[in-house]
Amino acid sequence: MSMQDTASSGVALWRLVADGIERGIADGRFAAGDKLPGEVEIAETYRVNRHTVRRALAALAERGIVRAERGSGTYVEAQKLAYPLRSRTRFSEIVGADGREPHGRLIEASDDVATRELARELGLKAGAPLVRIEAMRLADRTPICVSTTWLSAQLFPGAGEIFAATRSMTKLLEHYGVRDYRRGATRITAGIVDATDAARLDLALGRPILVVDATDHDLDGKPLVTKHSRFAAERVEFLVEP
Amino acid sequence: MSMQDTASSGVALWRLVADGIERGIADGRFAAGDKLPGEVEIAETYRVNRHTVRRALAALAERGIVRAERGSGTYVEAQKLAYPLRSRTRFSEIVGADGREPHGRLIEASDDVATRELARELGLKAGAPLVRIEAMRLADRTPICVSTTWLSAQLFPGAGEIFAATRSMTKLLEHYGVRDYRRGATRITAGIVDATDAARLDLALGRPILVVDATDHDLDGKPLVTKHSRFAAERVEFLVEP
DNA sequence: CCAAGTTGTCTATGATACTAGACAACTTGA
DNA sequence: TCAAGTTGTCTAGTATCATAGACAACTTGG
Repeated sequence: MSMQDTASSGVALWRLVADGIERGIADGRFAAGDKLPGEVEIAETYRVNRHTVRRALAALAERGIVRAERGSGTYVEAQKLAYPLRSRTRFSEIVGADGREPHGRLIEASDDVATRELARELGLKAGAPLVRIEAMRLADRTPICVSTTWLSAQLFPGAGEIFAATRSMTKLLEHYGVRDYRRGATRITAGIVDATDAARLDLALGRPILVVDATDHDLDGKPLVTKHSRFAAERVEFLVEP
Repeated sequence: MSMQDTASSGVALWRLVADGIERGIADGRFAAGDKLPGEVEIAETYRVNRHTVRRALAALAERGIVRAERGSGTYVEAQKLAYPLRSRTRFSEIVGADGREPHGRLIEASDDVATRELARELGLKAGAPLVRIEAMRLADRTPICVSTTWLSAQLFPGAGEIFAATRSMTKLLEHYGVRDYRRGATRITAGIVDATDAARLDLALGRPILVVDATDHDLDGKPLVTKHSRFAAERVEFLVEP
């Protein structure tokens, strides 16, 4: 590798090395507890100066993904949360199943107005009044995702306050008499985190995120809420079952 | 924004601006054909020098996402391929449905040996002989994904040559008498492209990719092939149906 | 204890990223 | 025609990135 490569990509070399190592961990090439190759060896495989490797490892260490031991080596620490995308998906259940403590946090609730797209998703007319809830979900103390959720302000008046009190979308819907609901069509793509979400998710700028758009329906198929969620890609892995 | 931010993230400022604009396009904030805000305005919103914005726009223009017109403005060009993740998924059908021409390309076929994980996926013993096929899929002339596919060398002897001739996994399986097959459990996450895949996908280093791991089964549930695919996130959007 | 291998720290140098300011070239609408 | 707004191009200065080399501090295994 050379500076030429990074000039055209806008990503620092050490960052590419860090991403490569991180992917090796995600792939299972390096398991939790394993010792990574030495700095000199990594430098050779990536054709990079050892200082550049050190910077990459320092970044990974700061994020708690590896741990360096002087004189001995650098060791792997972490792994991802398995997040099944079933028709009936509840964040708290998924996190609980991983042996961790789920948390919800309200960032902001505000009034909004339906764009054409939001109206279509929710079965409303463009311009209809909505409640917009910006929320965050954590496993133990680790931020997993931030979501923007929209609900009809007419069907769910005062939804913002209810969510603030319950910090759970399931309980919010229960409060309005919705016993059960199902996830509808879901769109998934990836992108790069923006500055606002980076701060919320405690992610470095430039990290990848999984972007999920979905609408939940009641058992009659009537749309209830539509969501735009951004997941820290380094902390989760979606499971789609056949 | 400041250099401080980029120092800790390892991503150039212009890259963050470019990613932000690209996300705006993906989100629909800027539709195809729309005029973007002026360079000065973008510079103000990102709190960045106008030259930095120009560099971001130049990068987007080079990738064919926007087009600058001197004296007038900068305009949006592109959009993503919708990729449904159904139980019965065929690349050629998806691309055809988008009005584009699907292509397959063999990068490399070689013999391999099952790791513990591969063996579990394929229902074989660790160390069993495998055929490993590295292939690429395109829509028109645009690379969409690269996949590494593993098959049992005993069940599918000479699979590499067959794929080279047919350039289709469906036809390869037909050749061995498999009439139909289904996608099994699928794992999706996001990451940053590595140098090899970047070259194959014609992506800049540091771009996000969607990483998909899946195993296909025959109608009796017997595993046939297991795949590790990397999609250019900027060119596709997965659709998961309930 | 010793040798080999590891991470940690220092100095130095050239290339690049970002900022700042100024002006040219062009388009659009009044 | 003219003014306002747009993209295109140039010059500079400062901070950061990446490389290179040397050595210290520490761990491990023989």
